[in-house]
Amino acid sequence: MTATPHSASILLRKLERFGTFSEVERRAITELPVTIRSLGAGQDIVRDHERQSHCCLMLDGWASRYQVCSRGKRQIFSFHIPGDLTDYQSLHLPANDYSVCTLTSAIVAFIPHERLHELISIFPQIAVALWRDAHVDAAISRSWLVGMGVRTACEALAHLLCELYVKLEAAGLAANLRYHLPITQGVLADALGLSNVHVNRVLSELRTRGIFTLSNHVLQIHNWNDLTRYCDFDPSYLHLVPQIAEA
Amino acid sequence: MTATPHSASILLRKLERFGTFSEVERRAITELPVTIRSLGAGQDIVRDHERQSHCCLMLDGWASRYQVCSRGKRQIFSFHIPGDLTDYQSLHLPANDYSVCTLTSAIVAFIPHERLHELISIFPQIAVALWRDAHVDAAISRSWLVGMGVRTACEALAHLLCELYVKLEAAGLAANLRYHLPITQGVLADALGLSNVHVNRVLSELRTRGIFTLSNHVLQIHNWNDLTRYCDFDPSYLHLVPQIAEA
DNA sequence: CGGGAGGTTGAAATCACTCAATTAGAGTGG
DNA sequence: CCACTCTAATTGAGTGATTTCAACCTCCCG
Repeated sequence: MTATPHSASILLRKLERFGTFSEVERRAITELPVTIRSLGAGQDIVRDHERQSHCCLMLDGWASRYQVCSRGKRQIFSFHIPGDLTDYQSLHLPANDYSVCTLTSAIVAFIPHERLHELISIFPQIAVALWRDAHVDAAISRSWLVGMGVRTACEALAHLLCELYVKLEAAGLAANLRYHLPITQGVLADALGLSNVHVNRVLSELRTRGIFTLSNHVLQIHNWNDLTRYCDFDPSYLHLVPQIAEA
Repeated sequence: MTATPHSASILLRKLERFGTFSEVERRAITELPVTIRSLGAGQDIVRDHERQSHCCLMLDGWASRYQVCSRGKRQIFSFHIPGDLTDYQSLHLPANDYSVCTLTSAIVAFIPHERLHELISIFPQIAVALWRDAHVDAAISRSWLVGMGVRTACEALAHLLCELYVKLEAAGLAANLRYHLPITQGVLADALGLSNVHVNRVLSELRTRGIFTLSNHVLQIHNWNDLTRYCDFDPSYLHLVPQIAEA
């Protein structure tokens, strides 16, 4: 564990999507005291039902919120990429209803709740940006509900991969309709409420249909418009402006 | 449309679950200027992609957030009962990703965004209570994700009915393991991602198993512990304390 | 070279859907 | 008070989607 200044600048970059800040506000965010930790893949960061004293900011790698039901099956609620706060809920509620684990090896920054509370009370603009981020998070959950409720397995998977493209692109981690997807088919299955066998079949069907190709953890989208039309993807719920470059 | 003072006291009652307020704060909430409207069943209150200037507070009746996909199927995201704010997201984001409609005839209060923004900026305790309410809302979405992803149709339906019991009880609208459920099986189906035919079969299976009885829109739970054990219901995500009276 | 995790494929079984027909109940007009 | 109508609930039969179980492959890493 080491404390490094300016690690929180990745948070600033993210929050600036949701509002413009003064120089003072910017400095307040980047100078948040953080504790950096390097974690292996598959490690829990936050555990269900526990009270937290810190919020967790992803600096590198992927993580997910999830819950394991009594029969042992896992439901993944969200994927988190660098710049994401994984558990701002813990800022306001005494206990979490989910766990958070890394999906890859990762570097995370823990920010003390007290400092975030100070930040919010002193700088209303920052509070608004956090509100917006939280609302987008909720909108993503709703989008996943649509996927499981009304979309076919193919459409749901395609829609999720669109969503990840737009998020990654906004974070500077994807371009040219291609990105690194460092998770297994089993993880996708747990997110979509499908079996890993079926995710495999769905992926090969989408490959056959020429919609995209996923191999060696690299996703290559062939045509953005075809893909979004196919799965009825409307990025407005993410409140990001995708800069789609037609390949 | 009429403006009535003190209609917002139902909002106060709800928010007081999430924090204690001073007399000044209480007054500020109850004296929010509201516009009351009486609506029939099945009317839209908020429409997808539109910008709102007011938040909608349920005074009487039920409403739901929903989205209709391109193939015409509807996914319901949440149910709202008296005391609920249906769209605080509109306070911070320029456009909604869902619509809101009444499920029964209803009375709703519209509160201007500007007044809510004032309230939040002047009274941090009220802002915290709103944060908490928003987080519980997100936790409910996650719970529905678990229902569609890992639970069987029977368990998911039973779990939803548990959730509604706890919410209604906290609002003083249910007691003695019984409540009025003023929605059709088709609405339940759209919430659970099932067909209305299957909801019907699942209901009759649960009735046969003696878990609960739903007839004439009255739900009677036979034994709370049996029910919660059956569907793996843990109410902690609602951050309410259920006062279950064993029948 | 061996082990293990993840990916792929096939076959059978299950869950839930669609389609279609029937019943029940609430409201309406004559 | 009775037909009429509409919506919701119910039931049956057949279909389709997805799961489970099992086997096998592949690749990476030690």
